[in-house]
Amino acid sequence: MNDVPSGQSLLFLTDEQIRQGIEAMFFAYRGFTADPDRILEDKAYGRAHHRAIHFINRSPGTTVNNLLSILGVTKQSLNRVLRSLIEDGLVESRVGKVDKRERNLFLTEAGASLERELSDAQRDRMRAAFRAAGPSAVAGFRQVLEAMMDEDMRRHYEALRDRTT
Amino acid sequence: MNDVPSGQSLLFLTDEQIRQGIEAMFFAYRGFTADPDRILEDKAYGRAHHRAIHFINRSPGTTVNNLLSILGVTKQSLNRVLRSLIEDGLVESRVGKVDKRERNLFLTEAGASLERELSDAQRDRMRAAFRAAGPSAVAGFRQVLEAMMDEDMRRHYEALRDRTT
DNA sequence: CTTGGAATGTCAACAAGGCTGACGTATTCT
DNA sequence: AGAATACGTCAGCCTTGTTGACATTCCAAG
Repeated sequence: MNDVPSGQSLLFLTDEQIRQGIEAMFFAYRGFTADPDRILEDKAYGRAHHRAIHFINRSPGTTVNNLLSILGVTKQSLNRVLRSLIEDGLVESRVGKVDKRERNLFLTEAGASLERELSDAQRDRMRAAFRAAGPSAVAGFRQVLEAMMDEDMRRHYEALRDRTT
Repeated sequence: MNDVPSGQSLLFLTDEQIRQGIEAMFFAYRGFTADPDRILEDKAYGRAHHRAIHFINRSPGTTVNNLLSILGVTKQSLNRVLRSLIEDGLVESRVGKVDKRERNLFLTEAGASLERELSDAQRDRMRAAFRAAGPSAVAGFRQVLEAMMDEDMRRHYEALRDRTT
């Protein structure tokens, strides 16, 4: 493939560099989830609930099927989570208008309130990291992450990103 | 520190930008673990085994306690994983030389072989992402991730990084 | 030399959150 | 009319995390 490691060049593709990237990813992800996890500890919810709440908030009215493909879990798994959120009055499930087989999911006021609490905590950390690293580092951060995604995930990511909500 | 949102400025600290960072992290982490997960599916192991194998390989002779604090799980949880790896002959546990209460952990040949298989897969993806994004993006990627870690995790990360192994 | 505490291992029980398989119901499409 | 789709649900399984209790081994301080 690439043969001549010319100039100052490909030092960043060393196995050692790559491994550091892998470990950075591992350790950082722990920090990434730590704050919401702490909040959810008390309440009877977990990370799976957080994810559902996040994406319902992001795409109000989304269908179960869409959520399934974003989260990449089985419907049984999602259903368990969704059921408890609906029972507890954090999520509302409305029968679809055009297609009555579908269910459109929305956060209630209580759901939106929890969502804010969770994402505030997570955003604070992300914001601090962004601020510490600076704009060009942030751009690089995003570039690498995007390149790391599976095709399907990148599609979902871009669809959410490019929205004119 | 820097206060005045001067010029082209703090656009990268918008809530919208932060949220995109959060989602990028979420989707990318899925890709990050996807390849090793696929490999482990067949064999009777999971992500927890991968993590143990990775860090034992990285620090041959490490103690159980050290591994515990890197992985951030309980000893019971780690022990279950370790036990199966030892039984299957992938990991060797030697009684400590200086302190015989400690156990020093090593990969056997079979363990090292699985480690290589797993990390090759994970590295391939990371390398592709790095290559696609370029050296300065990679630097930014690492900066942001480091800033996102908890203190303890950063210490572990740096200890592994700064080694003259 | 004794003893307290540290490091480790192990048993039991439990929960979250994945999974598969099977089935039912309503709705829509062909 | 019949096939396909969207969703929900029951049952059972696995991995990986948790707590609590307890035994063993060993170092080090008194």
